[in-house]
Amino acid sequence: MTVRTRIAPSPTGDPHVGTAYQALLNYAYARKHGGAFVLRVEDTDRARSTRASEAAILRSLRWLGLAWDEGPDVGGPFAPYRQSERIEACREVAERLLGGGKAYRDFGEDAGGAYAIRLRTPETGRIALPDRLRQDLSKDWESVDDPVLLKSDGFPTYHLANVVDDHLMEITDVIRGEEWIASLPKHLLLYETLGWDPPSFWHVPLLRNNDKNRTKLSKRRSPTSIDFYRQAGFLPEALLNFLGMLAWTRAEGEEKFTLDAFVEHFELGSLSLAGAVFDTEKLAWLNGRYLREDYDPRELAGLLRNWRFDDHTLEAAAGLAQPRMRTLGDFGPLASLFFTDETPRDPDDLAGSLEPSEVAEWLLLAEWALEDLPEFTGEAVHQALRALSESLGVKLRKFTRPLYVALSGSASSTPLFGSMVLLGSAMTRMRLRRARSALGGVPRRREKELETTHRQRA
RNA sequence: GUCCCCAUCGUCUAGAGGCCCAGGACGUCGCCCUUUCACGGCGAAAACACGGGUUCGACUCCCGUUGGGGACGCCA
Repeated sequence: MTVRTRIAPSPTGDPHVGTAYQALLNYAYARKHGGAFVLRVEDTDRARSTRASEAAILRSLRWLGLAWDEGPDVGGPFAPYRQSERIEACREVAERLLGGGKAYRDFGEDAGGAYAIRLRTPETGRIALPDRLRQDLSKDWESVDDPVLLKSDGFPTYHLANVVDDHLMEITDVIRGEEWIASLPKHLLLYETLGWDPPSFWHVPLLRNNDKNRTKLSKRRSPTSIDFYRQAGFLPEALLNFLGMLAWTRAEGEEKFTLDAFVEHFELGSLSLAGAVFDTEKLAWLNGRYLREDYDPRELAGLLRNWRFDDHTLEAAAGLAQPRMRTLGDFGPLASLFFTDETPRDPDDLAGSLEPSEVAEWLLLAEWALEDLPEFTGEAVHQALRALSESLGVKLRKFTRPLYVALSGSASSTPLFGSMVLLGSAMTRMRLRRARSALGGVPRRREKELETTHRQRA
């Protein structure tokens, strides 16, 4: 049987490096075995999925050089490759299970009569969980609740969509994060009830934050957006190489390798099962090697032009700096924030005469406000930040001062909103986050409180 | 809390019972090169979580403890 693997990202946010990591493993496994690598968009969350996010994810993965053989953009024999366009199959399956008494309606607390469809799971017994990376996994049915198959909005959940689509697309190997181990019984039960052969499962360890506890990589704690790394000036081949390095190092000791070399030598079965910390220090070192070893100065200049020294960026930066320029030479210092990854963040500069802990909270709230923007435009940023300062009862001028410093390292710089837009959402939020941690951060407990009120407002 | 998973230097890893008083890489420190810095070269410090087994022999196998992570959503 031809090997078929897939990456099934959910288009609900920034392109995540964890997605890229799993895409790499799926890609490598398929290539190594002469099979096909499929990209399927798992847009089953109607409220959070966006086309913008989908486009960003596809663009990022392509930027990294992970070409898929079948997908929503390139088509293929198992089209469509967008879950929302194939919900009929899921609904049929759900109805069939309902009719056969394998599933039941759950009206929950909905008074309007809308219901979800849940799969009936056994009450007793224990199920063996086949995993190609681990030995003898199992779980008591008692600890597995009845999964929702079809939500009351008529959309399938991941559990259903995933199984149905993997079956219909003839996926042979599901290589996914180990966060799914707990859900494996539900998926296996579906395969069994439907009379389908389940694929092989490989649950790969999650990438971790470089924090004290090594929690799973999250945007709250680390830069996780592939866009961030691109904008910070990392090369796609370096990022991809780094991701590969987390899974495999060659015996000869050389850690710089191409995608092809990774495909050729990497053995999924020998993957280390401990979650690797995403260490940006090593990534930076590797990136430096690519810059030094693979490009002559002329090519490097081309890289720079592609990165930020293009006409559009230069013109936008010039426009922002212009009112503050007396000589052309003033441009360098004024616009340096657009052409650097690191900006100075001195806690005293950031807080000024204000309370550092309070400023840290402002930065956190600003970060969330910007994160929620559907469109990252000057006007949208302006409105969001003004609304936030009003809700805090702080004058906008006072509120934005620390933001300037967070962005540029200086209180006197180019206009804030325009600068944010030019820097882009991922980079802007990263700088706010770094400034926040320079200020001592926001205590976890307080962050939860703020999150609750933030959620209510949103 | 319940269930599940994991465990080699600070970090990424090599190690598939003797080759290991544990190898490489990042980071750190020192020296060299050098008009500075960086690069490069050389070197140093730095780990088998702990306790029991099994075995002639355990980093490697088994059990327990501890630690960490993940899942407990009509999110994926």
